Amino acid sequence: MTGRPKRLPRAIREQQMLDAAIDVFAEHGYHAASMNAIAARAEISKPMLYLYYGSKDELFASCIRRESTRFLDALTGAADPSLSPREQLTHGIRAFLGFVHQNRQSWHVMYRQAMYQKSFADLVTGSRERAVELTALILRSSSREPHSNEQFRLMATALIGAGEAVADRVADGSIDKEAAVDLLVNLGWRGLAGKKPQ
Amino acid sequence: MTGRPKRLPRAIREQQMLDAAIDVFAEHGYHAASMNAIAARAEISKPMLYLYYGSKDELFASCIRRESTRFLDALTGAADPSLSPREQLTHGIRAFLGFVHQNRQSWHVMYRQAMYQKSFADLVTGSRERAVELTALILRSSSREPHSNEQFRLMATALIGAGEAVADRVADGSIDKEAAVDLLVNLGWRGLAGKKPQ
Amino acid sequence: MTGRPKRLPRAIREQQMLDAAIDVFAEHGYHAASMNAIAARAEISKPMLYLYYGSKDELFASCIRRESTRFLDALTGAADPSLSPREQLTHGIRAFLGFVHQNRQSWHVMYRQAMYQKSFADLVTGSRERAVELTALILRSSSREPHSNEQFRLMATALIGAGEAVADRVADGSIDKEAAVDLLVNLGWRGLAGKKPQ
Amino acid sequence: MTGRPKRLPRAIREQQMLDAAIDVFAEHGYHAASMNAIAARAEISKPMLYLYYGSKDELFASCIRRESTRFLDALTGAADPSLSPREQLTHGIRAFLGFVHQNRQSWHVMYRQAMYQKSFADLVTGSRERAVELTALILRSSSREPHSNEQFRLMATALIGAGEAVADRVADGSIDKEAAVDLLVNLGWRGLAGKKPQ
DNA sequence: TATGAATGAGAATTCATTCAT
DNA sequence: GATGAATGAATTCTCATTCAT
Repeated sequence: MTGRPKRLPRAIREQQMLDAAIDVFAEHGYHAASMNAIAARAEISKPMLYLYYGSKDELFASCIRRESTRFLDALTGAADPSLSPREQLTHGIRAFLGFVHQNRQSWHVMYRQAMYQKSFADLVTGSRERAVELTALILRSSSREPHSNEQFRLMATALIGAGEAVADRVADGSIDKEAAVDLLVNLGWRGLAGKKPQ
Repeated sequence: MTGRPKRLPRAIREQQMLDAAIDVFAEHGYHAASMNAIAARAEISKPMLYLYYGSKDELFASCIRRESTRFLDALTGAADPSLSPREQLTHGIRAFLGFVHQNRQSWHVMYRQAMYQKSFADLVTGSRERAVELTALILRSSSREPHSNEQFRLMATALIGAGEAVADRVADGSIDKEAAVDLLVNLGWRGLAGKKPQ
Repeated sequence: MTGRPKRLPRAIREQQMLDAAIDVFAEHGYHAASMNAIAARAEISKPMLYLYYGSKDELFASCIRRESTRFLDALTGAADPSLSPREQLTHGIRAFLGFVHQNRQSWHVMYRQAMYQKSFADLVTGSRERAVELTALILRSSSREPHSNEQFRLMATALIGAGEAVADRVADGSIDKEAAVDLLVNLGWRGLAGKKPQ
Repeated sequence: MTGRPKRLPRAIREQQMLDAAIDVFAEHGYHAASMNAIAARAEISKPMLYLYYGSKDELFASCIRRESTRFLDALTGAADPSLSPREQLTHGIRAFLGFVHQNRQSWHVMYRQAMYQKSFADLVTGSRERAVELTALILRSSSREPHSNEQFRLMATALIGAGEAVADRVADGSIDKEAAVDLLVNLGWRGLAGKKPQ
């Protein structure tokens, strides 16, 4: 049907498999996604999956790793130290939502699936932690008022949470990306910058 | 082990089962939680689970329903129309985080598990939708500046997202409840009330 | 719902249960019929079924016994030694098909279900054996030609088989009862009476 | 027990499985036959059954299909247009009873089990319907007397029923095959050909 | 390199059957 | 006499995983 088995170089096979895996994981969720289905979608045999990734867990972890990297690359590419802080924020948020918009499945697999799947939470938490740190940093550097580090981290956590919720809506197409960028920038800038303790 | 099977009236057994189910679902997630494990935790036999709930799906749905009700009751109990809007907000948020703090598992099962489990999302989405609506309403009623309804809903979505993220941290004990209340009140009050478009 | 449990005398309860059981067995077949369903249809509790009949097997056997008796009574009632052999045959066949026609479920449970259900075949085989014997007897008494007993029994077997097949059609309503009586009488009378060996 | 799992090509395994399945279905009946038992008899693991046949239903249907084909082949092989009608009838009946005699289990599974098992009746009814049609045709073509088509079909139904009943006895060894052939030929030829309406 | 063939282990679900009241 | 409550034991079916080629 599909023709002779093609001898593909390792790197390409790997991508092909991860593509298929992400597809299927995003569609059915980690548990309901069967190795059978993934192999079929990748148009290879199951033993190949095991040869390359060893186990379902490892395969899922690899998906997360690849997508996290792609994600971070997208964000990093948007950073430009020569801009004003506010513009940096804007660019960062636009890059974030842009990625989510164009990679709905990544977002689903990487974040939402992984985050609430005990054994994989750590893999995501890392990236997220960094995002929170970074946000806290920006907040502090542009805040007119003095807060403890702990307070800035808390604000950052809330902001990131807002961002994730909005990203969900961008991913499912129920809200417009640019409107979302706008909102989040304002939320980050005006809302938090001025917070002062009671 | 536990002694002979005790004849309990239906109502009590039902609660016992739901307690056990929530425990196990929270611990392992919907898929990885086996009916076996739940029956064992409830110290009853599997057929009882099926006699009372019919299927794993129905059991999970019943968990969500019971906890959602408890949750809404907690929020409703905190409402007091005689207070100032800001105090109402404060009370509401404190009730919300208070519930999450004292019912970590509920939060996990109700929200995080259910929300990203295709077949159950609807059950949660309802409550959440209402929360967003309500928040949007409050925002509009106390906003000094004019925005479209759509914009208020968007802000509300972000705010609720922030609240959920913070709730996660409250649930896992990594941040202090009162500090979180403070932050969210400010975020809701100061941050969004003053938002204006570019 | 159904009102208080009525204390019914044993005999009536038994009929009520058998009626329900035959209904359910006829509808779903022996295996697929659950004691639950039977109890529900009889509007009594499962323990009652067990109190009266001890086991599903016994219950099924009881169904067969009751219906076999009713069946034989119907046939016996049709016998009239003062008639000519041919008229006796006609009456017997008419009684048989009449019973099947008015008791489709009995026919199904008694014959078709039981006959091919290993453990119950014996219960049916008895009645059938007698029918074959009787038929063989009639054949011999009215045959113009000499055959061995074995041959008469064989003919009777075939005849009874034809009768059963026709009865199936009468039961499912796909053929008319009187036409079927006609056919079988002729088959018995003309067809077999004249058979002679090569 | 049997030694290591042998890698057999698909086609062979398929036959092996069907053989085992027919055995077990014939022995216990459709419902009481467990996939476990079938797998054990075939000396393979349960998942193989499901890999090849998908479900118990499908497996049973496959049994019926294979045996029906073998059965029809046997009958078809016996047809010879150059013979006289009566000889054709004789050959056909002999082929039929020959098959039943040598394939008791087939007969059991194909006909008696399937026919009274709601979901599978259709699979058998087809073949049977054709047999009835064919018989009706032969009856008409050789009848000296005029009847309606409906009457011929009715006669054919009875005849086929007789044949099936006799086949049951041939299958269980309680009567002799050649005697049975004789009887049925006569029944078909003499008995029915001459029937006339009242 | 690549895979068709195979399975151990465990999932959800259902049933006939029995106590304790 | 009658039943609500309870279960042990199967049953069908699926899945991640591994050989043998």
